[in-house]
Amino acid sequence: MPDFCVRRSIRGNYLIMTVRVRFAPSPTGYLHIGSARTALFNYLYARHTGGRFLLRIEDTDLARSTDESTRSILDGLKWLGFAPDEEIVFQSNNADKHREAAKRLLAEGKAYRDFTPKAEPNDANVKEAIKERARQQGGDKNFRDNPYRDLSSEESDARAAAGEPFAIRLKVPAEGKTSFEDGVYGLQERDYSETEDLVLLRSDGHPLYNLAVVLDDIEMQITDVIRGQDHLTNTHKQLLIYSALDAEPPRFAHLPLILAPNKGKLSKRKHGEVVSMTTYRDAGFVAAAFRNFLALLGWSAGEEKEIYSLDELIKKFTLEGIHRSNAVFNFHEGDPKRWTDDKAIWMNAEYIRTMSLAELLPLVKSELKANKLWREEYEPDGRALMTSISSTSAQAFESSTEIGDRPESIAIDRPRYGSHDWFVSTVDLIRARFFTLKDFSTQGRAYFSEDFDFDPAAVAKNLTKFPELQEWLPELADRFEAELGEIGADQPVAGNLPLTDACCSDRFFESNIEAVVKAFAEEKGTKLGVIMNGARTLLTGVAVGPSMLSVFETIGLSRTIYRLKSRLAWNEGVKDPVVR
RNA sequence: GUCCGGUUCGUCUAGGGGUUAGGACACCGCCCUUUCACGGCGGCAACACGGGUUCAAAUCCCGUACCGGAUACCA
Repeated sequence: MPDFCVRRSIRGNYLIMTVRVRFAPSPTGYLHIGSARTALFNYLYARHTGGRFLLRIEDTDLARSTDESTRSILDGLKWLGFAPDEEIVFQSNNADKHREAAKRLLAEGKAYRDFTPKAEPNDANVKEAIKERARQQGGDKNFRDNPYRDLSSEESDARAAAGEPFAIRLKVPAEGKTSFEDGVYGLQERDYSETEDLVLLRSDGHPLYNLAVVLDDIEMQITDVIRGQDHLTNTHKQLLIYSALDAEPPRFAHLPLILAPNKGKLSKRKHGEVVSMTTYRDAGFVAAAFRNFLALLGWSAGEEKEIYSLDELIKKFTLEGIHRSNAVFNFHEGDPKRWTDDKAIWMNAEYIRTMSLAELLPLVKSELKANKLWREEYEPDGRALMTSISSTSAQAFESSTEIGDRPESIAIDRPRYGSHDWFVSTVDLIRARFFTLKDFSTQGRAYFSEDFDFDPAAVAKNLTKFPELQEWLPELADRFEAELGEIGADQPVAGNLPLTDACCSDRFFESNIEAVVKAFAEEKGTKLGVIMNGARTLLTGVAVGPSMLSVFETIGLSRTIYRLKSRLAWNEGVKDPVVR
């Protein structure tokens, strides 16, 4: 007995079925933003109702489906965190069952053989051709005038036996209408006269989409179909198939579409990478942030809150909160700084600066790893990058409970340079200004490597403009060494600076640094900012960043000295003169 | 063409008979400040149009316009 009969009797007895939804992409490209949101809403609905979230790959169109696309879709879903609760169903594996069902309907007289020769589609512009044909038919088309519709079964069988090719079409009743209560759009009705006798099986024996979907949804015991609004007319067709199959249809909910900035359709072909999920993953988006952004595109909990954890989304998600109007994905074509929706970028930054470090750290780690900036010492149980730590400070760090014993000028809770704790506090320090995870390896590169670039704009603004700094900054380095260097320790700054001696002073911390820099600026009769920003550029390569006092301390004394004395930035400024 | 759906700041949206039409992003200004952010304060900015119903319409009804979707031996 087919599944749908079982389901029907269960429903008839008012037994509560657990919700089963599916996300059913066709593998003809990467996972794009619209599909991703559909997956999200299905996932949220399943979790909200305590149901199951399934995945089905609709690969019945062999010509267009690719394994690469399937992989890309799976990657996207994995990144977003939507793992299916059951094994993935590949629709093409069920083709035999689909054919079987079509033949059954034929035998039952609910479908018929159509011997009309297959029209060769002018593949170039199928969509346009179909539209044009429909336009010409106008309002007075008659979907029931197929000459083969009422062919006697004897003749039909005979022609088939003779080897004449045929498609199998569903016999849609002449009078009546399909109707269903949509979870989002409410009551939907469509007169049969608007629905053609749809093809179930192609003349080459391939089952078609609508048949396959219905059969698979029945077999997978799907209770709720949540999909794009572009499927609204398919739903009416599918209802007809459910009815022919004598099966109970699931509930349906259609989602508004996501449009391009010109309010046109968002297409993979036209808009390319900006709509692909893997683009966002690769651009350093936090999956949770993008998920959050996606959730707000076409859905709202009816409150002013905008930042939702996954758990909160699950708790608050309802079909009632879904809109009926389409949303615009407002990216800015050709603007590298605003290449995607402003709000998505903002939300990602918001996540980066507010999410827990426990969640952020692994993301930063993989970003650094990918750029060869990661060091094992940053692991929680890794050793600090300091071999010659003084006994005083080592003790201070390890037993910070005895604060009273230590002289005031020694930083007692400063993490050892290059240690896990240093890594954590550095990430925490610099994340406030970052928009994507990429920033940790680009803008933030100087914190993790000696090999970083100088932003020409920063050099121009903070260095070239004040030629005196060429002398002053190395002088400041000497001052640091003299006044805040390790007393008695001999730590020469080598040209090829080993990271292991990058911090060799217990006195190189904010308040001490501030005193030195302030005195230095006063002595030179210049504004503090000139010194600070010049140093910022030399130390980090960029013009923006945290308070310089924190930067000095985080970079550490040795590297500060080294970088302040480096001619790299200055030389670059010379060899790259302003073009007239 | 026909069928279906939609229309609140530039964008995402709240509001569903009585609101100074609220929030967020973006943008602008001020404050904070060694830079840039963050943060704080403030500003700009919307009910597509026309008819009805009603004491009262962004909200309900009808029409128009515009936008979108569908229309296939694609999915």
